[in-house]
Amino acid sequence: MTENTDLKDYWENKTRLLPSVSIDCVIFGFHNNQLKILLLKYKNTNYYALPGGFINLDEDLEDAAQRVLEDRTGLKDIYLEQFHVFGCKNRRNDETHQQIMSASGINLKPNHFLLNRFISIGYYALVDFSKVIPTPDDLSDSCQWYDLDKIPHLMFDHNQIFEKALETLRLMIYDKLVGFNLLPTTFTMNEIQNLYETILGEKLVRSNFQRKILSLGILERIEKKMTGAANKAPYLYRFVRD
Amino acid sequence: MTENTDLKDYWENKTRLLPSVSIDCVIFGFHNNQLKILLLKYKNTNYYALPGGFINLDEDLEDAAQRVLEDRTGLKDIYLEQFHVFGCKNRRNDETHQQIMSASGINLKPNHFLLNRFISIGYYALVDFSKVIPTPDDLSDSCQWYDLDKIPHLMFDHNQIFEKALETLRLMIYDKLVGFNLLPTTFTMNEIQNLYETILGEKLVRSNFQRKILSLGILERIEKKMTGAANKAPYLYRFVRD
DNA sequence: TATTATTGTATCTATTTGATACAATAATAG
DNA sequence: CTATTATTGTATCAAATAGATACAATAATA
Repeated sequence: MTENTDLKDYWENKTRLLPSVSIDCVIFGFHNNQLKILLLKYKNTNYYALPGGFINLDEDLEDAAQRVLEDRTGLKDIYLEQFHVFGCKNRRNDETHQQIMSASGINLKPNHFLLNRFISIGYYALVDFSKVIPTPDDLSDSCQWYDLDKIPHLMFDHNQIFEKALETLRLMIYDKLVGFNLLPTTFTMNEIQNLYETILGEKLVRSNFQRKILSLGILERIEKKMTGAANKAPYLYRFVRD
Repeated sequence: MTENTDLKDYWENKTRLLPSVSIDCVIFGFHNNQLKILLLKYKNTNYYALPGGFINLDEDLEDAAQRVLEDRTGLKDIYLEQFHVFGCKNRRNDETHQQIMSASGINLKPNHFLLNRFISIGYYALVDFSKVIPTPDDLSDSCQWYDLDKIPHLMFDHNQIFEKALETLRLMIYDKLVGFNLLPTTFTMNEIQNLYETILGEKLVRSNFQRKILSLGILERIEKKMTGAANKAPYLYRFVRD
């Protein structure tokens, strides 16, 4: 396997990276009435992980997070929020890293920076599923969407990171209206409700939910969405914010 | 000025510390109906700062935060919460560090780890003011309480860190009932209200506030607090949580 | 025209919140 | 002993919000 120049330079020229700190991203998308997250699978291994990366020495933390997200999704200006720092001293182990690197034909010297201790800054991102172009990194053979109820065992503390992100998203869902970042430009009331039910993990009463959302004054009614179904057509709405 | 052995070892033996990461703590206390925070003043300088510190290589992040807090307050098992990571690349500058260290008789070599870039993990802590023993660190000549409306200009981004902590505390005040960590074991209804008003920065309607707090079912009425004043004595309450 | 299923809105009850007032002290002056 | 003052605990009414349920209005087809 040919190791490309950028990767070799990246892994070995550690002076370009901020030591000890990594970023792990929980990227949420919404499709077919299911909340999903993007996961990587490392080449020639059964290791799954959240997308993530490091911070360049000359880069703001937030810019680094945006860059990491753009690399995996192809999108710019993604809605993202920090939600927690994960800093247990034993949250990673060398053996797993060696396996992952070996599976990609890379042998880590015992004092390689990647084997040092890292704390991870957790970000959750909300993207329009239809615009994402999932893009594996150089160590992974896939970058794919997973329904929340079909998430494989993730390496290290990534399952905990994911759960903390979901918990935070649930708390924010009404206060910050972040869920709208997961919808396309226009959507129906049924789609909004399905989104909220998926995030919150509970059934909502249709008429009360609709009254509540409409009372916020954040939706503009556009036109009816005629689908050919033998029943009343729903309105399409657009998110507007003053 | 004599430099004690621990400090010399600490600053020069950087392999014991996790590089690039620091902790900054906003320590809230409540006294005389005023919310206050603990601030350090560096020796022989006019530099004020939030208490903080580093993480030992063999220490969990949370343990490091507790240790830092204990060193400044003398208290264990302090209520603390992460609230944000501050990671702008230019959030600190070498000149200020040189001045602070010089003022303490320490000359930093140009490649000293302290001059490297750091991201800071912000914690807010809520302490019982009456139990705190403010303790300066080795570089500071004072560690004192400051009313929120009398905070001096802090170095680097510490004013922003403080403001973000207060914002987060305000958001959490009803959902997590964290304010009670700031009160002594027993308190009056007037004291609770003053605490909430100080945190929220707004006047509350006495009877409605009392009804709301009592309806939570988290307070146990103890006995009356007779103060000798020519009016009705208030009850003392204790915080109980199931 | 009747049917079916979906969507938008209405209605009633219950709960919570905001505004305001009243009742009950506690110590002291007269 | 009564009146006064100031504070605290609770009551009350109106308004707003939330929960439960139902009704009206479609849209396409048999």
